[in-house]
Amino acid sequence: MKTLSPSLEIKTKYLRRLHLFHSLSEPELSQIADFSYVRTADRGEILFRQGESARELHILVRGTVEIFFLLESGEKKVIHLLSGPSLVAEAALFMGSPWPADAHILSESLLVAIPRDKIIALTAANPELPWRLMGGMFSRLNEFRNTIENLSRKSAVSRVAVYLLTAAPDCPQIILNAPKNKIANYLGLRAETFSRALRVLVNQGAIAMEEEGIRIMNRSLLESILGEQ
Amino acid sequence: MKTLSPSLEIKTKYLRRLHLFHSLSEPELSQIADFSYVRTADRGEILFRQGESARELHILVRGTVEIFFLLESGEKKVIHLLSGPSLVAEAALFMGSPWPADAHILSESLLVAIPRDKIIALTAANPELPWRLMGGMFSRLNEFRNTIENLSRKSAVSRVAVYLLTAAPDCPQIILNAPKNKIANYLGLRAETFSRALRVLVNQGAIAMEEEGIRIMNRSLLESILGEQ
DNA sequence: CGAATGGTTGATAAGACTCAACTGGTGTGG
DNA sequence: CCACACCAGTTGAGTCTTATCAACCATTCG
Repeated sequence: MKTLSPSLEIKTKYLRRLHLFHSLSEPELSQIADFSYVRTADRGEILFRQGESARELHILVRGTVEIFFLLESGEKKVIHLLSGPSLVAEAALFMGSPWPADAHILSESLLVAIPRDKIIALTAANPELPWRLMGGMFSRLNEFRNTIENLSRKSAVSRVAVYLLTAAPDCPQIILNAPKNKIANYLGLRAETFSRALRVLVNQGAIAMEEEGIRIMNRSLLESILGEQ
Repeated sequence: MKTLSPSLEIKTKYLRRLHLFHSLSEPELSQIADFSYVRTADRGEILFRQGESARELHILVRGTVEIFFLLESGEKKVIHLLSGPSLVAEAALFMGSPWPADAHILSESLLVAIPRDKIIALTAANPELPWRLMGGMFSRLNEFRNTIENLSRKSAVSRVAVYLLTAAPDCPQIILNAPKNKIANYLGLRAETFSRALRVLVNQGAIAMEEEGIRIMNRSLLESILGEQ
């Protein structure tokens, strides 16, 4: 982790990218920016650990972060794969509970950190802010809902189909935001099974593998696979 | 669904059971109670359907409700088994989004419904209220987190062990709050597999089946099973 | 009584996991 | 510069858990 010291304008620009701060006035935003610090982190670095007390809100401006916890068996279970711009585990932070999981950097990232009390202070003057926070939590809730739906879906192929469709809601080109083994874990699959599932989809003509990523060749075919199982 | 007309005191008493309303003053609470109505519902009745717009907050005072959605395959997936007193799908209600899943009554229940706008109006005067709501959402988030952890756990036996341990954090006696096939579904298992997993635990001496429910005979043994897989 | 529901048990089959081998790319240190 | 280890990804073969299908029992309810 390397701390940078960008200008206030730069910091404000970073913050403005987040939906959460849209309701803040310009002075409020730069006030927050003033309290915040900017860091870069490389692959493999640890953002936080489960159980540590959450003192600052981490904002992922650019890069990728994985959120995971350790199962009793000792295995890792990835529950989020975040790409910037995104808040990181904001629910736990705002509720004042310790981090519920571990966060590791997956690829070179730019992060902004804001002390918890500074943010909390803001909510007093901004009644909409808690509602925005709830909105964020609600999307997490929906993500989890989808994850559960996905884990309940028996077939590996259809899990992958769901993932691909949601990863690229409109454009046919998918650049995976994490290594395949992480995505496999997120989907509750082994890397081998994930690889084989992709192959099945290629053979069926639903997708094509390209150097840069994956291309959806036949969206409706992919959608029909969901219904199968 | 049969609508009752209890006294204002009775209604207020029901509401007071919920954590959410703890910060409200007596007049506020009875004001809310005045707007609310009380109903009873029998097994099999529908509380709401996925996609319907959420106009009132349902409070389950007594009884059992299942929350589920339909997978693409047409199968049901149970995501919550609620016992009163409990809020039902409050996150969706407060966010103003349509019901994200279906809710059916599992056993004879007593319900209170409060129009959405009346609750929202309250939050203006009670700045803590949104935070309490967030608290509720946060617990759901944690429930989902646990569900995902559970679904990721491979062994059926350990899934059941987790369920039993969390269902009875202290006392050894467990009265299942839903039919076994619903619990099996909630755990991502077939009813047959659930039954067999219980049998394994009985044979190992971890639990015992009784007429009224299940008794934990050897808690530490049960806990050790979690670690196995 | 007959039907429906919830639960248990047995036999079989399918799907994913496991283990192992192999590839290509990347980074490191002698 | 090369040998080496390491990591991500792929493929193959065998195993194992769970789903599936079927039969059966108990209870409840009309």
